[in-house]
Amino acid sequence: MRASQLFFPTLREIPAEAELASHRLLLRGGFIRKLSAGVYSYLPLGYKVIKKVEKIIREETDAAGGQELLMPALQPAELWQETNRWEVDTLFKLKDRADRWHALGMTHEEVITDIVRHDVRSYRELPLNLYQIQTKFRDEPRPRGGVIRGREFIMLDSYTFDRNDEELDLSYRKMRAAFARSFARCGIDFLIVEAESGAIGGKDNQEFTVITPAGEDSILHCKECDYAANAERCEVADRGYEPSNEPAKPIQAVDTPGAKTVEQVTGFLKTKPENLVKTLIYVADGKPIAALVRGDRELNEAKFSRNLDIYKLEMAGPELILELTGAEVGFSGPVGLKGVRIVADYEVRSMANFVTGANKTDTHYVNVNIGRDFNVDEWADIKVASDQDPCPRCEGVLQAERGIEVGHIFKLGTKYSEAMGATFLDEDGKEKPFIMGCYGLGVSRMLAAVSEARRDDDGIIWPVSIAPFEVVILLLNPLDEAQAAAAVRIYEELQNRGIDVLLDERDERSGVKFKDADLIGIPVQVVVGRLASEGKVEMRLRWDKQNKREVALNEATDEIAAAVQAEKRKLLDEADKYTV
RNA sequence: CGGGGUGUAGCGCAGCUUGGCUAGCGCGCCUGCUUUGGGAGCAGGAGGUCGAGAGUUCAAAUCUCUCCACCCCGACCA
Repeated sequence: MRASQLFFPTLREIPAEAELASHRLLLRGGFIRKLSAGVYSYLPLGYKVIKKVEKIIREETDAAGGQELLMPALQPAELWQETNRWEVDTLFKLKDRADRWHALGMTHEEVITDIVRHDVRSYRELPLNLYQIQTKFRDEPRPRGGVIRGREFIMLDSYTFDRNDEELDLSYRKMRAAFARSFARCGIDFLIVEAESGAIGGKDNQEFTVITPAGEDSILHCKECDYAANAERCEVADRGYEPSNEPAKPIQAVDTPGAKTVEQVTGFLKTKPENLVKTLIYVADGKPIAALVRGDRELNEAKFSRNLDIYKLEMAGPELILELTGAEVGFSGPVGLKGVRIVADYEVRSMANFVTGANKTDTHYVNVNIGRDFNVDEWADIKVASDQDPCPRCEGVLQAERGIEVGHIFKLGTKYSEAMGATFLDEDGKEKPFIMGCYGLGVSRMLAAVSEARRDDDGIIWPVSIAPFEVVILLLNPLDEAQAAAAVRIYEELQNRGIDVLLDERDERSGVKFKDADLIGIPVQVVVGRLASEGKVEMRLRWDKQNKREVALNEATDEIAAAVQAEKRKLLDEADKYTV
C-alpha cells in the first residue's frame, strides 16, 4: 500500500474526549472514530489490526477443534424468555412492525443451544465446538475508554457441547490453551484469573487479563504460587488474624450526631476507618443477618452468599433496620443486637478497642471488644480482597493490580441445556442434557488492550503479528530520483515476498513521515534518504529507534524479511509455551 | 441511576464573571512559490444554526429555565 492512497487521518493534537493513552493513540493514529458513546467505526488501519487478530484466533480455535459458523444478531424475545434472560438490563430490545419483540444478541448461548437441540441427537456427534466472530450489542450502563467497553463490539464466542464433566474439562482446557496461544501471538502478557461468572452463570470460570494500570478490573495476584483472581472473586486465607493482645479499654457510648458514613464517624471521632467495624444488615433467605467487616473494607456479597450457603441475599431496608436495631441506617452495631445472626470477616478477629454503631440513632460505641461486648456467631471470608491480604493457596501475600479483561471462559454445565430442553441420547440409552462450555474473546477490545500495553510517548508499538503493516518504508524525498528508485525497489521486492508493507511516498516533510510512522506503530521502519545515493538504506525497529542499521540496498530486502520473520518466530515461541 | 465536568470552524482552545460594534487564536484544509533526515517558510483563501429550544432585554456565545449529547468517578459489568 502507498501512503498517499491510504486513508489514515492522523491527528496532531490530543482529542479532548479521550483520557486513556490507548484511546488517545487509537484516535490520533486514525484507527477508530466515534459515532456515539461506546459505538466506534474501525478505520482502515484499525480494521486491518482486527482482521489480523481474527486470523490468529481463528487458527487457534480451529486447532482446538472449533468450527466456525455465524449466528444472527437479531433474535426473537421468546428465546431469551426460555432462559429467563429477557429481563437482563443490558439487553438491547426492539420491536418489529408487527409489534413483536426482538433482542440484539449480547451473547449467543440461547441461539447455539437452539441449533444444537434441534440437530444433535447422539453422543456419537460429541464433542462439538462451534464458534463465531461477530458484533455484539450490550446496553452498557457506562461505556468507557473508547473500545475498551463499547455498546457494540466484536467478539469471538465459542460454545462446546460434551457428554460429561470429564469431556467438558478437556474441551475447556483446549480452549484455555487456544486463548492463551492467541494472546501470546498478539504480543501481550496476560494472567489467567479466577472470576465471578455473572449473568452467564455456570461453575468454573476464568478470565484472561492484561495487566495495566488503565484496566477497569481489580486483580489480586500471589507472586509465590501464581494464584490470581479478580477482586470480585478472590478468596482470602484465615491466616495472621490472631486476636489482639491490646488491653481492652472500657466501652463507651458517644454522641455522633448525623454521622452515618464511615468517613463521617471516623472523622468526627478523630480516628481511622481501620479502627471501625462496619455492621451491614442483610436478609438471607428470609432471615436477618449481620455482616461485620473492617471500616475500610468492602463486603463481597458473592463470597458472603457462597461461603454461608445463602441462596437469596438482599440488603435490609431502612424500616427493617429500625425494627431490628432500634436505630436509623448508619448506626447499626453488633453490641446488644438480638435475633440477628452475626457473621464477621476473619480480619475483624484481630481488632480491639474499635468503633461500632450503638443501635441508637446518632450514637456510636468506642472501645468495643469481641467476647466482652458481643459474640460472633460465625467467622468467614466475606470481604473484598485487597493488597497484602494472605494468599488462600500458599503462605504468600496477595498483590493488587489493575487489568483489562480480554477473554472469559466458563464451564456452563447444564444451565442452558436444561432450561431449553437440549438433550442427546447417550451410549447407555438415556436422554441427557448437554454439558456446555462457553468462551468469549474481546476482539475489538484487543485494539485497546494491546495499544495500552505496548506504547511509548511517540505512539503505539504493535507486534508484527497484528500490526497494520509489518514494514513501513519512509521515502524522505520523493523528488530525489535515487531515493525514489531505491524505495520502490524495496517496496516491490517485499511485496513479492508476501510482506505487508507501507510505502510512505507522500509529498510531506520527513518529520511528518517519522511522526506518523511512530504513531501508527509499524514494527519495522526502513528509512530511504540521503544514503540512497551511496546505495544504502537504514533499518530500525519501532521499539528501539536509536539502534539504526545501515544496510546495502542489494541486501535490504533480505535483511528486512529476516527481521520480520525473527519477530514472528519470537511470538510463536511464546505461544508454544501453552499446551492443553 | 448518583457525583463531577465539558459542549464556540475538521482538531485543540480563548471569549462568558461585568450582555454591546464584523466571534477570535493555534493546528489542519485549499491556491501559489520556496523547502525536503524528526509535525517547514512566505503570500493569499475557504470554513461558524457559539449543542437544542424557550425566556429576560433595545441588544444574548455571555443572564435564566428546560432538554440533549459527550467525558471522568462510582454503582453495574455476560
